[in-house]
Amino acid sequence: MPAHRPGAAGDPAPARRSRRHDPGRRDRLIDATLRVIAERGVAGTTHREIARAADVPLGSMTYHFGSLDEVLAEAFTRHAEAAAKVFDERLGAATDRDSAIEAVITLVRDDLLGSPDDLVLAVELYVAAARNPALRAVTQGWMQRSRRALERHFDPTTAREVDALIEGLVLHSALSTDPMTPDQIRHAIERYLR
Amino acid sequence: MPAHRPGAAGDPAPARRSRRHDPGRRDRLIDATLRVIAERGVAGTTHREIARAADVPLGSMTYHFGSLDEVLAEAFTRHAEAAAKVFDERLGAATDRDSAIEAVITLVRDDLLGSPDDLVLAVELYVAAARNPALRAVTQGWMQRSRRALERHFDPTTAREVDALIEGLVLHSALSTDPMTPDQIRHAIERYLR
Amino acid sequence: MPAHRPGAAGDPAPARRSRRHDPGRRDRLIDATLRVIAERGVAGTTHREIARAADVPLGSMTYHFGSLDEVLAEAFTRHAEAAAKVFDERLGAATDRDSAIEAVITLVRDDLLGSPDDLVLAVELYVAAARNPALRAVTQGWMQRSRRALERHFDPTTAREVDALIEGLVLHSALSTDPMTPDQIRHAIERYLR
Amino acid sequence: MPAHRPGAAGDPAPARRSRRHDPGRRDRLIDATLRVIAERGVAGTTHREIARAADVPLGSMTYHFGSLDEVLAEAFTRHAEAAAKVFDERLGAATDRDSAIEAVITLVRDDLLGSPDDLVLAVELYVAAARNPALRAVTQGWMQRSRRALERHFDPTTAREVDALIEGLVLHSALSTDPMTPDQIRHAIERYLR
DNA sequence: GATGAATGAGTATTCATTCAT
DNA sequence: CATGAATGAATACTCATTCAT
Repeated sequence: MPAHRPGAAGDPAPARRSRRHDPGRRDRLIDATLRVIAERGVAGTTHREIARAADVPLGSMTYHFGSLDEVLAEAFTRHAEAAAKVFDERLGAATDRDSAIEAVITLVRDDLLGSPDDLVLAVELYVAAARNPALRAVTQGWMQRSRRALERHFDPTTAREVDALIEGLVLHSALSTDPMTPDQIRHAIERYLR
Repeated sequence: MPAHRPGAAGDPAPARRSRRHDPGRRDRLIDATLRVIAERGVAGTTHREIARAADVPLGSMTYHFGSLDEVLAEAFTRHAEAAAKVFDERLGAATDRDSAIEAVITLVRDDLLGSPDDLVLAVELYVAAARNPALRAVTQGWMQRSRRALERHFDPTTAREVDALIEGLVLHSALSTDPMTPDQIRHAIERYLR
Repeated sequence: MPAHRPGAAGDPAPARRSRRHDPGRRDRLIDATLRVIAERGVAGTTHREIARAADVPLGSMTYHFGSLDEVLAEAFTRHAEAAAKVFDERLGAATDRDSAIEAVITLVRDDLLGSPDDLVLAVELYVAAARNPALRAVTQGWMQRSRRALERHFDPTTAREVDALIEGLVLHSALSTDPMTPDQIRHAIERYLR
Repeated sequence: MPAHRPGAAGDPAPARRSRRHDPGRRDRLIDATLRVIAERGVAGTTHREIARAADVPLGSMTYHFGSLDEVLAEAFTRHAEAAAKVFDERLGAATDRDSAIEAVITLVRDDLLGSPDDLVLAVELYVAAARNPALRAVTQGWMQRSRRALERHFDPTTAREVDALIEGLVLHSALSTDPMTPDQIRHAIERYLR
């Protein structure tokens, strides 16, 4: 295409350099992927949709990623990492059992139920993982990491059980038209941990 | 076409006759749908796949169902009904709090975790419901019904909480490579209910 | 189906006789066909659509007609006949050249442009005829009959020319967002015939 | 790709190379669409048929056009433009009323009735426009443009009326087994314009 | 006689991926 | 290095027609 004409000669630093070098693009594509999954589900996450969300040409997708599965795996990994980090930080900041319990409550009420997108992402990851071994590794890493974080304050059995409880509370609240109130969440967790 | 009436005499039941008349086909299609969902997920559940599973021509699908969503809704409704029935029966047979607790344990360990397909179906329904209002009604009916069953033996708050716990235990076990042992399941539930 | 049980014995004149004998049905189907063509075009006229419009079971269509083309041909024939009859009557009632001119004006303004459905039917018939010889016979019969009617008052050349003019006026008015006013119609016809 | 300019040297122009690169394909698809409409009508104009006519894979259609309606609209627009151009040119070349009348006669006899395909295209467009607003815009533009061209030589009322007459003459001739002779066409138009 | 069920061919459209430029 | 174009397989859905009851 003529519009490309790379400078006949002595063409000094063209002002509008298009996007020949765009180092953050791969990154932006992964973020866009998470947005698309949240909005349309894994089943509705296509090369086209991601490219549109990130405002890059379609061809860019397969240039940066070998396959759609690869994109999904990277996106979910990034998401899980971010979620686990919050988990770690909340519990890391707790100094005793009581403040750890408060941390768990905050975690469920604010971090998990507070951002509907994260919630959707979690459930989407669960199903996708059921059929995609690469994603299963992601969920397992995530589970393990949250369990480790809980074990800083609770014995392993309690940690595991409360982890499951958290999962159930989140899922129920996510799908119910009549989700639990913050007080009900607190009650459920305290009953288990106090 | 000679002899459409098989069985005149020593005629060993032809395996696959022309199926022009096939009562119960609609029913079989719904069952086939559940099998396909369990095997390939909602995303992999297509008209073609269901028709193949039921050994029926493709055109038959859209004759019996107005849309794929309709098929999914009917299939999940049937599944939820069956699951809720087991729930009701287990808890209906319990006579006191102690036997109710045993019923819950059996429910989780045997009925839910015992049949991996049912487990997958549950999770698939969760995600599908996140984007399909018709399915949301199914999940909600199911949730409500199990809560009612639990309320025959426990107060409403406990019923709701334990229902969430069950959900979490099932989900965690479903997705973990290192699922909880039966004893761990019993421990988690007893801790909550005793 | 058990509901059919045709009377065990001496079952005297069942009150709700369903529709076993329905002599007008074929007729109603043809009328329904014309309604469907007007509403959805020949391309959108299917067995199903006609059956729905006439509120009869789908199977009834192929019971009464050998093919969809047959239905279309009968429907268009009936329509053309009715239209030609109006044409004949209007011009038959005219006693001299002047009243014949008035008849033509009324024909275009009231009969043709007055009922949008008839107009659509005419154009639909034109295109359908372009590819269906059976329908071509219908259009030709119609054309001839209107020409004969015009020839009762005008010489053959004029009859033919004014027939074409009528066609053009109708078509233009039908497709324009800015259709001719009644006065413009009158003007165009009088210019030609006076 | 070697030698797109045939005739470099005894290179017998390979009949059908891989068409991975094929500029102008979109254009050829539009032309093919017009051919298909002329041959099989709008109702018979499918993605497949167009792709076959243009010798292009099916997937190519929906790559280049968002929907079949879009293809139809583009095709009819192109056709209307070409037809209007001829109209403009014929009338533009006329210097007085007499030569303008001759131009109209030539237009109908040669340009419109002379190419049966164009005639079919016109009628097809009419019906399609009845149900497709995008196409209605095309017909209206076309109508307006021809009226403007006529108004260069005739007063607005006459222009409008003769435009309708032309339409009717064309339509009648198109559908009749006994179409008007060139002399009859001339007679009809002269009667109106002289 | 009348009809619900059945079916195969066809429809528009989507999409992961490949490839020439 | 980056991308627009290309493509074949798949998807949901429609429908004329056939047929067993």
